[in-house]
Amino acid sequence: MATALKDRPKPPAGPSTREAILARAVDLASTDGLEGLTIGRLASDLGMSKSGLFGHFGSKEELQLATVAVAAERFIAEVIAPLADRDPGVARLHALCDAYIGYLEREVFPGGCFLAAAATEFDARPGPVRDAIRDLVAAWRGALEREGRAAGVEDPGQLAFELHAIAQGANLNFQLFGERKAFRRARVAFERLLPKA
Amino acid sequence: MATALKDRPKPPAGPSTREAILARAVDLASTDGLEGLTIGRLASDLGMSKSGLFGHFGSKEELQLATVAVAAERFIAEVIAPLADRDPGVARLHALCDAYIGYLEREVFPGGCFLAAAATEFDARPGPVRDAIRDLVAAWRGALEREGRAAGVEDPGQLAFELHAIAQGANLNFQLFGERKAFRRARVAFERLLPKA
DNA sequence: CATCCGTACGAACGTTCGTGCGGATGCTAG
DNA sequence: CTAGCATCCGCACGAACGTTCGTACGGATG
Repeated sequence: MATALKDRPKPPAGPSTREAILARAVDLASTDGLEGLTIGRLASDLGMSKSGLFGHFGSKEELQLATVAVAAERFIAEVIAPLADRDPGVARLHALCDAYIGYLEREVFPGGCFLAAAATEFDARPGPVRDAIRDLVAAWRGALEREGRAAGVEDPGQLAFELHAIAQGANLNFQLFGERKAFRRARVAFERLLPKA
Repeated sequence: MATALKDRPKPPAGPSTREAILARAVDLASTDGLEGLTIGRLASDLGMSKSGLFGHFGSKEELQLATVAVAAERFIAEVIAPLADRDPGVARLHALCDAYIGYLEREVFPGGCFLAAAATEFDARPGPVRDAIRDLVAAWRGALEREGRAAGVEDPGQLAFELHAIAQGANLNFQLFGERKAFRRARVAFERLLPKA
């Protein structure tokens, strides 16, 4: 059983190549879009062949879906996970919003919030990729809504809508104009939207 | 002078073909993006040859710039022009915001607000197209800010930021989820942001 | 030792991309 | 009637696209 414990560092598949591909794919897609993400470009960036890279996914759509999944993981790790052990309520709602803006300020992705870019890119293009993105946005909005409800907000759906919109506006304004003032504006708006501590 | 008045429907160039091309280009780009907009697809949609279409612009970038300009004209015609003769102030600010949401509700572009899609697509891609889009967004935000100042708002820049963000959030939510409720939410948010009549 | 599997390669596939060239058509001016 | 001009087409190009081959190496398994 010693062997049974040590002989599986990874489930069935390759260890680091696929992860390296997707790490680069996420960055590329955040600036050029998920459709602008190209297999040849990705391969030459990583110094490997198109076919070798392609074999990991089987189709471009699968590559896009995997890229979306990795971006979601990164978002969760950056925004949600650090607060997972706190109790729901007003305090964590504030912390969540602060982490949300902080994640944008920190420029986790070189092209700004990946989810925002991908959502806008695919919002009028039906298919599995759009569905995956829609589910992620819905999950995040649902989390904000739940947190608002736990904090005793009267209309959590409305609150989640506004918080999400403001953050997205800050992201766009920062990407387009390079003004960090946008983050300050978002925090000002949040302050008026959130219940007092 | 009768001739002087009648012999110029258009300055130097062709009359309606170019306009027809751009009308279709705007619709296509609003769903597939300005980069996803392709000359071959555009030509076959209009029943003309790639080269014949191409001759009107000389490069894809020029086509994109012309498309952005036409989209801007349409936005102005739909939102700004109808209120141009009213006096600045609280009443027109309310009307402007109402027209803004109405323009989104009316689905003027099949893929949602063209400016929002184009801005997100190009916000991390330097070049003339990005610059043109940036200028347009800045102009619209400036108009909102000026109107807020005329209405006596204390921080017009903050107001313009929030109005713009909320409308963009409504656009995204409608495109992604198909919920018309997003427009209602935007109006609710506007009501709290705008000064009382 | 033979066998198999996962991983990666180079080459080529058919298609589409953006871009040019040369010629046909049709209107308008002289 | 002819010359000129703008518009549009057919055709072709080189490059890049996503995708599919056949192959080869290395490590595990029998």
